[in-house]
Amino acid sequence: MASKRSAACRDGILCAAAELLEEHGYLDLTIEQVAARAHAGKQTIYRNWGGKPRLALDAMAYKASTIDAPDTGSFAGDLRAVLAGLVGKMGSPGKAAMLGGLLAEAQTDPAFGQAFREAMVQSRCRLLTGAVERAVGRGEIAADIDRPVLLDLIYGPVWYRLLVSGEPLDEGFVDVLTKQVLAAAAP
Amino acid sequence: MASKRSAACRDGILCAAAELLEEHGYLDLTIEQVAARAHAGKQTIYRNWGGKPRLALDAMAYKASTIDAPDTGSFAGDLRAVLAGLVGKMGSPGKAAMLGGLLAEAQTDPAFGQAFREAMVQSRCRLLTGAVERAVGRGEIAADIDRPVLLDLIYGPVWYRLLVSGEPLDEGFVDVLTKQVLAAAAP
Amino acid sequence: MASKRSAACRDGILCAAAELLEEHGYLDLTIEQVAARAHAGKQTIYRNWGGKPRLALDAMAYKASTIDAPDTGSFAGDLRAVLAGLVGKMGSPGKAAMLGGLLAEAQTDPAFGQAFREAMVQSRCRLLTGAVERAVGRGEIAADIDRPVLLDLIYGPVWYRLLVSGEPLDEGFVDVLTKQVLAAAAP
Amino acid sequence: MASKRSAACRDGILCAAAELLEEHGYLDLTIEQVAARAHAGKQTIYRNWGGKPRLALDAMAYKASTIDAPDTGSFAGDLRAVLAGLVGKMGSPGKAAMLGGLLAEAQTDPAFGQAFREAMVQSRCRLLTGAVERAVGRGEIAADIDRPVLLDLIYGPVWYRLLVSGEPLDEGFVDVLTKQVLAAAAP
DNA sequence: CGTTAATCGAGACGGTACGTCTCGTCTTCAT
DNA sequence: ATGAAGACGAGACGTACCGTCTCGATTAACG
Repeated sequence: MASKRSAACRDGILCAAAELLEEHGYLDLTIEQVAARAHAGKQTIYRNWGGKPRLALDAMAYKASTIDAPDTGSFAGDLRAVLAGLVGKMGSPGKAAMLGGLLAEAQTDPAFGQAFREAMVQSRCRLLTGAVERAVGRGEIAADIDRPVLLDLIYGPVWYRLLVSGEPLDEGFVDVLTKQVLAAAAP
Repeated sequence: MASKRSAACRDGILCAAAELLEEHGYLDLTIEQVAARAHAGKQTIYRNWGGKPRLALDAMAYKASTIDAPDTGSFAGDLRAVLAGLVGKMGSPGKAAMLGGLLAEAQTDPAFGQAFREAMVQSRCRLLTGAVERAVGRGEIAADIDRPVLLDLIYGPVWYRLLVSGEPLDEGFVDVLTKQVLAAAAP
Repeated sequence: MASKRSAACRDGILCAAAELLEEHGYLDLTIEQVAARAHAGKQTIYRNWGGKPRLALDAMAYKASTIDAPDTGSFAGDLRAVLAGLVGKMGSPGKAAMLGGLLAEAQTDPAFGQAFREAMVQSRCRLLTGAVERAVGRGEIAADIDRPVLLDLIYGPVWYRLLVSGEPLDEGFVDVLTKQVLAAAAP
Repeated sequence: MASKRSAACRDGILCAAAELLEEHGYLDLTIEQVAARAHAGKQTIYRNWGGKPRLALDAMAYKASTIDAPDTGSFAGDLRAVLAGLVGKMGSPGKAAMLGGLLAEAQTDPAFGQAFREAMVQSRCRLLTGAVERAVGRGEIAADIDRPVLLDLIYGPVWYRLLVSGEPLDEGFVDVLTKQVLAAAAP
């Protein structure tokens, strides 16, 4: 069981880390800054998180609220809701610098890569699997659709705009993307 | 004008940088390592490239061959050719670590971000604009299709698999993606 | 009142401290090592001794047997007996590292300096004051001899060899030193 | 050959180290403090000195003027001159803390011990060997005197007072010590 | 054809952050 | 209610690189 002291210290560190991530991005985040802002010892961070990658991942999760995937009755509605939530969460300033750094780290450190994917990919896949199956049941989309590629088609463009092309993640983008994904998946 | 000596030195440095990028990824690449392997002074690197990001970008370009976008007579053929070329280039081991690091740097440093996008995004957009317009002319895809989102739909899933989800970039993926993009763009 | 438990714990700590002093010297002695070897908590040590210097001093006293100063009937005999005892105690390997560290600490921390001098200097002065006065009574040494400097002349060379010059503290040294001190003090 | 820059940097670091040695003693001297006060990088210190012990030794030598051993025509005069010089040099406040720390280090680290002894012992032995031989020639002291123990008899009490007993190193002490050493060495 | 001005390699420099170690205090838990 | 166990804030350790700055040695272009 975590003691009262541990919990408070943990919160202070995650809070400081989250702030600094927003301010400077992942690459320019330093353990020393986090420790100083949280009035914590560096060793406490290394003891509990083991390094920058896991701390940053935890700090992101700490500040992140979950995206909800309501059952709107149509695949278009479900999809739009998830995309809108995703874009709203990722579009805020500073998020790109954060995610890009974590992404880079994930390529280098396999253990961290796995944790990153669990947090960023698998959990979000689960958001849509229900909606996809319901849509198949309603005959809105082809029953033999390739599920993994469908998810790539949905999430890929969002990450691509955010990190690679730098184009805006606005409502119009969500609209057009929803429409084109529907067309791609139509039976 | 660049002398013979400058050119030889430039090549040695780019070659060393490209090797180290493949070996250790972008984040773990250091100027000192590059200088040591190329038997060059650090100053020579800073004089000619100004820092790690621009050196890495140049080193990538140095080793990279271009993707060709043949006119196969059908949008499906054109698209498959470009995707196959892209997947072939990006799928090689070590590329992910390289691109992830550059991506991270691009979020932090705006000047580098612009150079990175010119090299990685705009040049590749141009590869497909011709094919898209030809397809529109042939009536294969809707004339009022949103071009930017269509490109996101094509390139996004590739980058997403490479850097985010880590799923394999194989031929089957190219097939299914081609089919779904065609469906999405159909008139 | 000290309980049975306290006493056992105290002994274990002093024993561990004494062992580690012999093994690594004073400078490389750490409270954490002592606590670990004695299966004791660090706090127990800080509560009872307050820090490394006082613990080390106590640990030395714990393991040290006293030097006896027999009345041999002649100043030469008394002096030789004390010097032989001193050399025997100090000459054992590891003692130099211990004493050097304590000496250094004594220069920095005045309170500890006082305790150190009480343990290392004043008690040993008392060993010889009786012998000196007896020798004066017998007319072996000058009555107006400067007592403090005489003691410096006896103890100084021993410490000097042990800590400064590193020359051996052997029986020959005791012989010659005894002879020269006698000559210096002769009436 | 040392460049201009190296020399200036070397001087600044030695000067800062010497100041801090006087202020805080050897044990409380830190490389970081020295680097900060000298506006130097820590690596410069580790590159040139390799650690605290050698830096401190060099800093002492940097500030120390040499003791001269004039030929006064009598052993008493020669001896008094050397002792007065030694006491004048070692008696200044802060020196005890410095020497005590170096002494402790010398016990632990054999390589440093050798360097320390060369600087503190052998050079000072040479100061007196000439005077001793001249005194033997003049018949002032016994020809068969044990030279090493004679030097212990001279230097030992000085170090002992300084570091162990803490008694004052004043002129009276020099007088009495000179007299007693003469008596000890008389033929 | 020799002199002069660049440019190179090499690497020391002032810094920053790293990840580790130990300090002395403070908290928890079991006996 | 005492003591072991060990987490905590603090801060120095020695290392790795950063980007800048001298150095001579080697070219290369010009007088």
